[in-house]
Amino acid sequence: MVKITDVARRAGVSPSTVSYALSGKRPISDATRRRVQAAVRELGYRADAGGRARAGRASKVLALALPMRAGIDVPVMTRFAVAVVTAARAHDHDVLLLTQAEGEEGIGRVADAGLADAVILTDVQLHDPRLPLLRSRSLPSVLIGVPAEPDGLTCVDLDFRAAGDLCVDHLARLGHRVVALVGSPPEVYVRRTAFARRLVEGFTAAADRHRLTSAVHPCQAGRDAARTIVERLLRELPALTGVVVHNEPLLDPLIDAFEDLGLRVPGDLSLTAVCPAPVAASARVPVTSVAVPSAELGTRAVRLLVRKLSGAPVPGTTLLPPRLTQRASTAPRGV
Amino acid sequence: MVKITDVARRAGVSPSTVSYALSGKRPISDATRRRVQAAVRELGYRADAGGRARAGRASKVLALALPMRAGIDVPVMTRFAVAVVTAARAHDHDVLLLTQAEGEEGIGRVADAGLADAVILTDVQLHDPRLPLLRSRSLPSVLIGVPAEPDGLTCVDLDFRAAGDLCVDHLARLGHRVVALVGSPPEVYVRRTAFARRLVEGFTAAADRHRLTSAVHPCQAGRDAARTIVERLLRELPALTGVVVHNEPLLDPLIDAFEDLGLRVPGDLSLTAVCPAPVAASARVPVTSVAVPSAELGTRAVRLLVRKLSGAPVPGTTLLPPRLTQRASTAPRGV
DNA sequence: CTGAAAGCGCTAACAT
DNA sequence: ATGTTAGCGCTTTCAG
Repeated sequence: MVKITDVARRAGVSPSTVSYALSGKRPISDATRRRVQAAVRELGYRADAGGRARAGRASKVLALALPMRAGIDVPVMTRFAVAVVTAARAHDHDVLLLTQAEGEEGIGRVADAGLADAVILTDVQLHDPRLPLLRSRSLPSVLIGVPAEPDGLTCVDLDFRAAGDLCVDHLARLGHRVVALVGSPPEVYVRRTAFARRLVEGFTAAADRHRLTSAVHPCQAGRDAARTIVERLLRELPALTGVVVHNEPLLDPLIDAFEDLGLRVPGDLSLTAVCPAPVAASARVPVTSVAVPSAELGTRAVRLLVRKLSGAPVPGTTLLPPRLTQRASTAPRGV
Repeated sequence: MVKITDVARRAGVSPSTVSYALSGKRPISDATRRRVQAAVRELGYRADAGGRARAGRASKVLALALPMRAGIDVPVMTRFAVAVVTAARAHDHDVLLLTQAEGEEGIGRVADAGLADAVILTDVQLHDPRLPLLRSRSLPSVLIGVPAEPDGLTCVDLDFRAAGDLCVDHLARLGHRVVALVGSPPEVYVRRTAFARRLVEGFTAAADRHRLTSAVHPCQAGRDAARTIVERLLRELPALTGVVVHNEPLLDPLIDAFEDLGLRVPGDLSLTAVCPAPVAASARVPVTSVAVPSAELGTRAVRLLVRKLSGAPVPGTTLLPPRLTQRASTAPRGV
């Protein structure tokens, strides 16, 4: 392992000069800087992270808390992860992965052991048990998701309320009068997951505004669950012609179930979804959807966190406006 | 931040005693140990990772190199990640995530900066460019996947060769005489990804052994690609009745395409897959499959790595035997 | 503009 | 069985 003293010797300067030449924290003559840089290159020097962290500097590591528990959307989480790692690298940081198995514990550990400089939380609940920890340890953080009381926190998310609204609006404009939301698995709502609830609010508010008949049904994943919910929907709302789906793995099974029961999409039934764009586009019938911009959320979270670590002011809550992309699954009613 | 000297003062002992009481690296009287443990609990002490790493000890961090590039099976990778983090925590380690965007660079950085004690590589190529780096830096590692020359390396993987064989064997026993392998996207083979190639070998060898007519076709993801490959298959092999799929997102689209062209599964065509069990089970027609035990591979990789770090001997290559689970997609020919 | 030297928090040899 | 002390590699005063 090549250390700073090796570089110093090679460049014919003192270790501190090397440190300063690399950090730029004090003026260094051009000639010296060049010699140091050459030595660094030749020896392949890379500052030891432990040493740096020890001397009170940042560890250049960000922690990412990914829940990965029942009912959460794995592709969305994976996109977060990839986007976060990529963005973090672009800002010269690495990423430590925490999963829910030890979620709250993990944050305490990261903070106490100085494993990371800051943390990104995903799958934020309305009253998230991790938030008190965060405040008490004064560990810089960014949340992907917005809790009930976001004061003093930095949050990024898709505006799920507006997304629910947008879907209903689209259906209403097409003439649909009876609509249903097929939501995430019940656990998700029981946990009071913020984004899922907000989507329901937006859906309901828009349905009321347009004076539509509406219903909301959480739903497990799986073909059987899809079939069951479809049968129930048609029994309870025989005039149903518009459906919003917020449950990515259920998209194909739902379409299949409707068609098995004689309802064509979009001929008899229009369907919109809130999910990652590729999922909507590659469904059996390409689905009109509001995209969940997982990658952008991850990238933004990192950007905010890095800015925060640098001491710059950052906005409290950033809600990304939803955008609806029309595909083959929606059509005017009764055509 | 509470440090070891705080604990020492509180317990009325020296810092080194605290260190030893915690590590157990030398005998400590029961009374002292108890006082130290009490002080640790009361103060909520947690050893600073940087300090420990600095003093030449392990950082207790494992790096996980997840490629996440084109043609990679995302659910499989996600399972690896979750299993690795969970297992690592069970062994008191954390996990640093590396993605392909900076794959080889990442390993160098981790090694040089001492960011992690060891690394787990996934998506191993036959001649993987990361391997020389690994050997030269003497960074302890475990590979999930087996390269062309695994001597001196520790590898774990599903026995993909046997898996291909097993699928063909199953089809042959059911009386099928013409079989095809619908594989992963072409990039995967071009990259010489080890497991994909091994599956092809096993498939081909078994087909030859059973004197079956066989064909191998890589295939992109997506419904259009599925349709195209199915049409081509039926044109080139009109007597086709058995298909092995090694391309998880293609399962449903393939079944749809075959049925659109008048071939019922399993009535006219038997289909087996090599993919995670849940994917096979939740396809439109539950698919007879050889499970890719992603979670178990991840767990085993961590176990091996931890053992290796402790200095214990570890096996070179561990190949997990494939297990075929019969579901609804295979039936005897011509019934 | 540069060097020497003092730590950062922890562990492990070296005392006792 | 416990305390003392010397670093680990780096950054950052403090002195030139």
